[in-house]
Amino acid sequence: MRDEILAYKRERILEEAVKLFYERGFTGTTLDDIASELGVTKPFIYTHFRGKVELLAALCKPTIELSLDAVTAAAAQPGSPTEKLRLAIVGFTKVVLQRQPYIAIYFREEKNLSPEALAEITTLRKAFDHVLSGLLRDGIAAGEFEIDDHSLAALALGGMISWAYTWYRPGGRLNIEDTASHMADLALRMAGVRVAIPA
Amino acid sequence: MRDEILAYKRERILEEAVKLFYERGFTGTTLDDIASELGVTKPFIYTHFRGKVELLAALCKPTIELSLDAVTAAAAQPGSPTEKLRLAIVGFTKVVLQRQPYIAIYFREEKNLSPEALAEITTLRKAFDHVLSGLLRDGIAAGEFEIDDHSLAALALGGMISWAYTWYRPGGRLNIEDTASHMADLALRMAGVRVAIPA
DNA sequence: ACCGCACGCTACTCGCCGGTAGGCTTTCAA
DNA sequence: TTGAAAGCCTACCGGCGAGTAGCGTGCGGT
Repeated sequence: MRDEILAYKRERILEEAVKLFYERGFTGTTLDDIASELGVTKPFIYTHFRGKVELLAALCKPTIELSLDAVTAAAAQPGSPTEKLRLAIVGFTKVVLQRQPYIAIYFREEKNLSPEALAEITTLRKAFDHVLSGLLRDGIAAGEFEIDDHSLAALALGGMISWAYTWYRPGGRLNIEDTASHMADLALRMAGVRVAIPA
Repeated sequence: MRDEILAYKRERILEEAVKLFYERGFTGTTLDDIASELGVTKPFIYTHFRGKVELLAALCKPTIELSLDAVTAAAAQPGSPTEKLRLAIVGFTKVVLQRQPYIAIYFREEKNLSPEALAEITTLRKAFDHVLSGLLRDGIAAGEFEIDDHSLAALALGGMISWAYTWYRPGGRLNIEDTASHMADLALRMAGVRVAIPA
């Protein structure tokens, strides 16, 4: 139980940190800001994290892991490349929208990560791109996709989705589920699959 | 001629600033860094700019203006919506790739802009999205595109291209011209146009 | 009831960096 | 030749914020 409380405190710190980093930026947020928002003081944070940059890494890494998991899980499903690609896009889009502030912080504050943390996360991203372009390659081999440069297409596709962190607004016109589904339609279109328009 | 020299000095400062901001981030770069890279001292910079944040705005704003110009010019051309969209995507992609570090800095350091500069640039971006989604709407009306949500498609499209700042490497496998052309193919596909694959 | 320990606070240090004051040098006009 | 002004430098200030030392306090075990 002591461990659970410890984990809860850690979680609360991260929650507040992500909110403030998202609103004010990493360097625009002081540890005192985070502490005072939590009703504690700065040394409290130091009993749970080594320092400010470790806080940043603790926000970024799990989120990138979730993204990688989403496409990996989709690729491991049974089904045609078309079905797998749809699953991958829907899954990844959901991660981006659900964890929008985390994604935003990662892309904005990448330069503030420690070299070690950056290297770990970069490895994850490479794996992500690899899985995605592998999915595209399989689809081409199966005759379902029509793409001449699957690496470039994977980057374009990943970018289209990742970018959603810049414009998505929770509570706006579209909910997460619908947006993810729309994105999947656009992605399949890009891959050269004939997709009917729901409208 | 005095004015030309003044303009040249300004330009050199910005050149060095963009390089360092790109590599080390905005807060990770000191004015002393920029000055020493130029072989001058900090007060020299202050004779040309009010301060560090003005430097940032001077980098970001013209680049976003170029992006807006690219799509506006394309929309003003004669031709079908399909042709216009291709021009718009090719033009915008070229801006992103040619001015990659500027684009990167803008998206990463947006939070460090002064409220006034941010407001001006945000207006430009709104106009950009408006022109792009207008192009899509025209194409739908003309029966050339098949899209059920042209606003969402415009965001997806803009994101796909903007994102190139994260992965494009000058001197890599693809040059700017080829990349722009590929991107235009992918974009037209997303819009529902039947595009032949060059491969 | 007492002891010890875990925990978080108060109160500090210290280095860094944006910004500035004032002087020196060079250039040009008269 | 000299007066003046432009331009850049040296030398400084002041604030801010990350990180730390050491104290007080209250809780759990005995």
